[in-house]
Amino acid sequence: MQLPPLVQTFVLHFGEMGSRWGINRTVGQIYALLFVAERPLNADEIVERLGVSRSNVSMGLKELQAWNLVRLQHRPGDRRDYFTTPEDIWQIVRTLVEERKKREVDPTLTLLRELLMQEAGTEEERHAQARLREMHDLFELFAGWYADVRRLDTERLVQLLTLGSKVQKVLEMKDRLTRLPGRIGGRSAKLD
Amino acid sequence: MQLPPLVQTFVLHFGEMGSRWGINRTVGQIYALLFVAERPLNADEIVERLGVSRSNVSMGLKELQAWNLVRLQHRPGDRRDYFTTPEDIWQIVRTLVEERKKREVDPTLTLLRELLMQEAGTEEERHAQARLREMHDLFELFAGWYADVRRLDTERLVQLLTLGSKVQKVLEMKDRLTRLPGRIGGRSAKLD
DNA sequence: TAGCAATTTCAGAAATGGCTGAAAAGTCGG
DNA sequence: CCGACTTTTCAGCCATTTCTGAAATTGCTA
Repeated sequence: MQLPPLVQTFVLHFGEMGSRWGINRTVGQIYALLFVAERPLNADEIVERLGVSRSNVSMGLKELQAWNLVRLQHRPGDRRDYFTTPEDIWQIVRTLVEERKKREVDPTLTLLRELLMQEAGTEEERHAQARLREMHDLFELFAGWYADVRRLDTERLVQLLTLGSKVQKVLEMKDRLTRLPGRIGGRSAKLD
Repeated sequence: MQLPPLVQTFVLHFGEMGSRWGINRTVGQIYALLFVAERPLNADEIVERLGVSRSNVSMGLKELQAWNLVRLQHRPGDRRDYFTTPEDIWQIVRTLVEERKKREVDPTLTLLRELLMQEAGTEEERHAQARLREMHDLFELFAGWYADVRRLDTERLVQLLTLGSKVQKVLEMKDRLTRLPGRIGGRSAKLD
């Protein structure tokens, strides 16, 4: 592995973290490398930096493309594919969450719904369904929240995250204010 | 595997989903089984329901205990350990998030901080650090949000999640209102 | 369409992770 | 402190995943 120590440490760590998720080590390393690279890299450059086989890199890049996590670029007069991660780290987060939801949450929700439709014969099954219902409702709640929040532009999203639980205070304030008679600031203070 | 079809389907699915995360299949299955069980189960009951070896169950339960995901109970006149998941599904969510943060986010933040302290020799390293800084700040933002939100009681948490996109409107309103001169409703309209 | 450059595929090797049975260790009542 | 019961440990086997080199494919240009 031919990398500045700082980059190498990061790449190795990211590879390990990748393993803890469903992602294999090489894929994690490729992504980490692209993330910190100052310019797009082609497959051979990745090979020499990571010291893995050409075919391994090819498969890794294919997987990252399937996840929409890398972008493909070309240079004039050069046939090779060059890869980058999005400049905007928030775009990366959005893609990551979106893809994980698609692959993990949605199928689970589908399954839970199917199981909840089934006729429960025994008491044991009836209890299991009650539990699955709890899980289903939980997932729906998160999915609904996510569907809403993903539409926020990044600035507002950051604003929201920075506020944290202080949002509660805003909500309390809203409760107080919307109970005021009349109008404020020329528009109705009600929330539609 | 000796289980009602409904339960079996869920257990198998959960086992597969477990694999996609760092969790091994058996551990996922044990957890799913305990989650839908109407009463605490001992190791041998898990063995006969899942059809895996006693030692495998023992290891799985140990791992779940390390994750604080199961609780241990005893019955009078019975030496065996009986296991359950918490009744309250929100407690499960909280534990899961807490443990994943501890194992994944915190070490990553530590590493990022270390790497950001280092002296960057080359231009390449300087650029890498700028990228790592972005990632660090992102993680810090999430960690801060989480530290804040985890303290909410479940009712308020659900309220927050249910609110969804309306949060944006509340924030817009806050923008307008906090720009108003003077006081409203007897308290400052500013947020602490 | 021949020839070259780049990428992908794939069968098998290598590595890793998971599972088991047998044995050890722990725990309790008598 | 014995004997029965329960849980844990672990060496080795098994299954799955990852990785590689070689061959096939794709796609471009002359």
